[in-house]
Amino acid sequence: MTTIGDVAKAAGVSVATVSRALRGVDRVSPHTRDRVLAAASELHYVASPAATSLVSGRTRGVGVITPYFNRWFFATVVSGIEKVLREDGYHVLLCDLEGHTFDTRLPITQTMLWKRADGAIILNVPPVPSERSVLDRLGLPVVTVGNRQPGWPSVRIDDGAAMALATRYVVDLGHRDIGYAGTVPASITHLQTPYDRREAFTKVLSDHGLVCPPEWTLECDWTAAGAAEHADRLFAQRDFPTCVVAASDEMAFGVMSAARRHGLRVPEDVSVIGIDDHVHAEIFDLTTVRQDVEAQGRRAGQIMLDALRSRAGDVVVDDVLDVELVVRGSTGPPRRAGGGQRTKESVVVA
Amino acid sequence: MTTIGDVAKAAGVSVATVSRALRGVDRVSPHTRDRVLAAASELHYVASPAATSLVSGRTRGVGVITPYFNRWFFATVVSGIEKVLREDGYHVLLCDLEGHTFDTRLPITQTMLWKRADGAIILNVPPVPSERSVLDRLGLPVVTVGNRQPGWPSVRIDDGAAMALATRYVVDLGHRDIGYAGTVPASITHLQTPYDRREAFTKVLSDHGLVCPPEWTLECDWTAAGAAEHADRLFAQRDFPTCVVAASDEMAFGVMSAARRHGLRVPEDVSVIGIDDHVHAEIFDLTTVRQDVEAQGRRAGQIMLDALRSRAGDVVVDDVLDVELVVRGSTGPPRRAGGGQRTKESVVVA
DNA sequence: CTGAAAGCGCTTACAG
DNA sequence: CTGAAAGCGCTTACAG
Repeated sequence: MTTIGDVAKAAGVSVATVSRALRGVDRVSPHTRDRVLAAASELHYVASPAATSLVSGRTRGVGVITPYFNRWFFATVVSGIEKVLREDGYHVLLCDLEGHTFDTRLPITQTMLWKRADGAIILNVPPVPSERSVLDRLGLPVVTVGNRQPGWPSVRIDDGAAMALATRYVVDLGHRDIGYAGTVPASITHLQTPYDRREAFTKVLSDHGLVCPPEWTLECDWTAAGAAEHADRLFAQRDFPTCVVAASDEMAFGVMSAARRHGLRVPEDVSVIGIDDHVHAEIFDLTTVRQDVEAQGRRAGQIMLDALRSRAGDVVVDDVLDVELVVRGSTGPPRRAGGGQRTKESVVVA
Repeated sequence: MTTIGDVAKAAGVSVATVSRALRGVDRVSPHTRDRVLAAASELHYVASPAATSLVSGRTRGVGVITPYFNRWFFATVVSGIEKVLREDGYHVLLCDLEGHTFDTRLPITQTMLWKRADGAIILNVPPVPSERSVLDRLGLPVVTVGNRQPGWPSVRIDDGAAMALATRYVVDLGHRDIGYAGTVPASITHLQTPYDRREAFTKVLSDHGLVCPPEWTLECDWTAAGAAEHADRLFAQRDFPTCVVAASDEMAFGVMSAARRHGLRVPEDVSVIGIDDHVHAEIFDLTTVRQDVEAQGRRAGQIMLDALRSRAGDVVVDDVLDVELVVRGSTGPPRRAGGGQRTKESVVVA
């Protein structure tokens, strides 16, 4: 509980001088400074952030708002943000919006951020109008990751392009009967990515005169387990695709798992492709479209830092990171190139 | 930027009355209260946490100190903590100690927590003496997760018992040639779990007159990729075990992956068992010892909340959660029960 | 280079 | 039930 007054007393100077000496601003005589530093260190003095913040109006905290936090993508982004902020003495204030089900989330409130953070980084959740006005009223710099919002800088990949890359790859491999994992319930309004990826998938297919029927389209909660459950039903059907495109690697894991459970070999019987290059993608030999997730966090942190030092001016950057197709063992040409339904029996026997 | 003064003016009362009305303490006439509430809401007033904290001495924040954060176990614990704290209006201050390599971590400093948090929850890292004295000086309630420290309540599993359960299971299955994944470089002093699990493994083996030779012992960074890399070398040896016990599921994934890459079938050619019941364990059909990680976070959060309301008194609880063997498809009896080295050739041909 | 004093935005005895 | 005032621990003009 030592305060600046204790240090002043110990060093025999005024609190103003202690403040100056400790922060290294203004001129302070070397001799005085040394005395102050010694006293502060002796007393284990650390300035009260509340007092500093009250007088300076700055908190040295950045709110990180995330729809889920306990998922690889988000934890990785936060990790990147944290490392960059930390170097400049900023800390992250975690705001997890995860609700009780996949379809719901908590609202972004003024209380979360007000006078608590100097800026906010929003991961993947497009604010609804009322949230937008909360954020605007707060007057903090905002950076978004994973999607773009008018007036705010963003860091992301092009979800449509990433999905198009994956889909085109398997079409070029000769697949015509292609399933899709990763649609979400219509009630989901707090994520944009599922819609963008789905749209790009459908577009590439239709460009090739193809269509993915509803019974090959798996709606789930974007987890491996959720995808596995639905893929299980898919592979139980008499007709199923020669390839499944998953909108994320975790769902791709689920699809691969379900395939194996049905005695199908990957990629001989079914090809599977994902998006992300999840930490485990290489281990499980998954073909995917790689994005550098931690780099997105780092860049978002850097843009925030620049904004806090008002280096950025008024330029609203839209930092779109490259993605890259990573071909591994989970994809191959279809058994019978050119399409045609295969029955489950023929596969198992083959 | 509306302050309590603005609300007072709008409601025609003093700031003291606004404070009372808004916090619902003390008697305030219903009429006055309504006027204050209306004015506050109209003006979007939220009290400045810095000012509140300065005068009250409490921050309504809890520091969560974690060795890595972007790993399933830790992100899951934090998620559990966050959900419980949130319900009582507390937020989490994330303190990630991850250094540049697996062997190093950042120190816990006074600056991290001082006047910034009302308590600290420490995940899996045993503080060194200097950190212990920082923490003691801070005078905050501390709860540990994942290991036990004198004087602090803890939430954890019994690492030794969990590992013994896994090891005994595969020994009972008939395995005699057993490898181990999960030793760490001797330079690692900031984690206890690797040592406790290793010790229990060795103990069970020796109880059965068995020993795991150094060349079957995989030292790694406790990631799937790290384990895969070392397992790759293991399976390239002429003699390798009929079973690998991994100290975590993620390492088990790596081992399974390496086995498959060598044309070995799991469990026919090699059994693999882990500890955790990672989100993906079921998907990948991994036999494991289950621990409820999110529950550990929730309980730690609850103990912290109790301590902050000083409900807890002086009892230092040691909350040891049960673990449970979950048998799945990655384990089976050895090819030749009773041991005896198998050559790689014989396996591949078989 | 250094100190006295005002002020950041609240809460909490203390009066009334 | 309500208000005036002190005080939480700092920083920052303002003097000197």
